[in-house]
Amino acid sequence: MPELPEVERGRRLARAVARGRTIVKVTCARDAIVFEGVGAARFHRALVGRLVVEVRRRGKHLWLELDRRPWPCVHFGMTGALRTPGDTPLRLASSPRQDDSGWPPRFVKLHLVFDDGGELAVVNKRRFGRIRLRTDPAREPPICDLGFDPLLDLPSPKAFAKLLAGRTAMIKPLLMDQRFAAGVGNWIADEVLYQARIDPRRPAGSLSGEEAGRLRGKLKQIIDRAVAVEAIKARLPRTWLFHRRWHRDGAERTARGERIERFTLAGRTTAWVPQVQR
DNA sequence: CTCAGTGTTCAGTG
DNA sequence: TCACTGAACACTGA
Repeated sequence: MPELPEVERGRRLARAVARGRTIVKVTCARDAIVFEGVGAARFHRALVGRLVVEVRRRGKHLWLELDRRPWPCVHFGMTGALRTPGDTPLRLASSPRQDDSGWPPRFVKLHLVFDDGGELAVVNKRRFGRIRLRTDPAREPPICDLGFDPLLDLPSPKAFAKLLAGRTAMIKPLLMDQRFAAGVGNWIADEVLYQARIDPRRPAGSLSGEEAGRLRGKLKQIIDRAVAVEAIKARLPRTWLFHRRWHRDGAERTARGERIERFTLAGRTTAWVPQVQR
């Protein structure tokens, strides 16, 4: 569930299921990579019998606030998700089809059962995700190293312009740098730059005040919208670049008929529209 | 068989 | 320090 909107969706799901409930059963997959070598015993000790006070998110990180520390923190990598019985799993644009609606789901890394019978599962098809224990997540790495979160603490237009000033980094890699903006990934960065009409290779510090304002505005608008539709891609406006960026076959054009081009920037495929992005 | 992918991190280079 | 590139990580599906 990688980018901010999907993780926020997961937070709301987890909040609905777990807040005010006590964890009665914990099952950890045998996976030293995802758990960074921390054994199941430690997770049991930390979680069983605990009350879930709140579910928090910052950027792409999610954690449960319990009545006793430490707290479990989850990062979903490229293919992780949060599931509960009877939910509708998010369909990834890059991996269509395949029936993932069963319970228990496949690739479960952490499974929690609550005192009211509710269940929550962290699933991950691959192993780029991480599940950790932290005493004070917001004040410890990796969460304390994150930049602003566009949903929680988006800077004012003035402060945003100041963040860009003097920086020589290209604007797209900067947007995706979690120390700058927490939660922005590849498709959101491309979408924001397309809608703000800015060339992804522009040095961040070269943006005019007006361009910086436009960029900030689109960042907010696009993330707000994606969160509002629960990160369900089919509910995002049809004019968005997102829907067309992976149409590899034939003419790649936006809903407005503009030609979409692709190149690699900072190791990631970048879709953009030269005709409108300057 | 090969390649790229909603992501992050580390080594090497300038 | 900043910032870029490429590779590594792991594994599936086109």
